[in-house]
Amino acid sequence: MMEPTQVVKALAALAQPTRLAIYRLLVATGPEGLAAGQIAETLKVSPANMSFHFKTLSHAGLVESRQDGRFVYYAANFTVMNGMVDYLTENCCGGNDAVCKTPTRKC
Amino acid sequence: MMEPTQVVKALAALAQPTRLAIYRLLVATGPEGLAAGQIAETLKVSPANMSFHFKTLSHAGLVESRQDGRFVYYAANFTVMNGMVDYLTENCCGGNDAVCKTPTRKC
DNA sequence: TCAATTATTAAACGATTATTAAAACGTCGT
DNA sequence: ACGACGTTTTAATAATCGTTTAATAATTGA
Repeated sequence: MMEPTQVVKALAALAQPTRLAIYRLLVATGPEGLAAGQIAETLKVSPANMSFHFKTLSHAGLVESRQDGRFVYYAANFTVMNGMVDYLTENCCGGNDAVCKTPTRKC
Repeated sequence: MMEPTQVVKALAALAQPTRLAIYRLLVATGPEGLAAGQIAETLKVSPANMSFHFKTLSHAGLVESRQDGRFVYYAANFTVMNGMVDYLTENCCGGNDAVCKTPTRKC
């Protein structure tokens, strides 16, 4: 189970329109990731602002980066995403599934 | 699918240690909820501070309240919780489940 | 109605955050 | 080594957030 402080950090990182958009784009993209500039162009964000938000997402463990030539590729960390969700729903309704009657989730 | 602004609001509401603890307590409790004072005592939070955080959680749609005599009972809204999770994981890995290889979730 | 209990509101302070513009850093092709 | 490109850092500003204290509302029982 994740540490509460890490969960708070991850939630705070996603609680911002630009970062949420970045993250969703990376989640939909998958492990191969996208170059910083591609994301900046897609979301119409300045490079400086982009770096600022990447740093927050990285520090929260939600994304990881790898350098490829002049490009820096960012990709979502799915382990942390799922850890965050599990933390939120832990012991939901005291463990009585029937109460929540919500569908199961893929990914 | 939830609106981005509502998702941001919900994430921001949970991105705070006290509110995250409140919310988890309510998620584990289930629909019957808990009285404000009970939660304040359990989490060692002042009543004023408690009200402040309840307001944030309510405004984000994450909890709902009902008055019973002098007590106000708060309960988690599971629909919003699941909507938030679905928003984050939408079209994960371009819809290719195998890539994320994460377990499905109950609740 | 009075006093006690439960919860909310309002004002004030310090701390954190998002954005912009400018400068700096690394990498590549020539 | 040089210039161009992609990205990051720094500094400065305005805006937002969490906590405390004190005052206010609403409900109950004597």
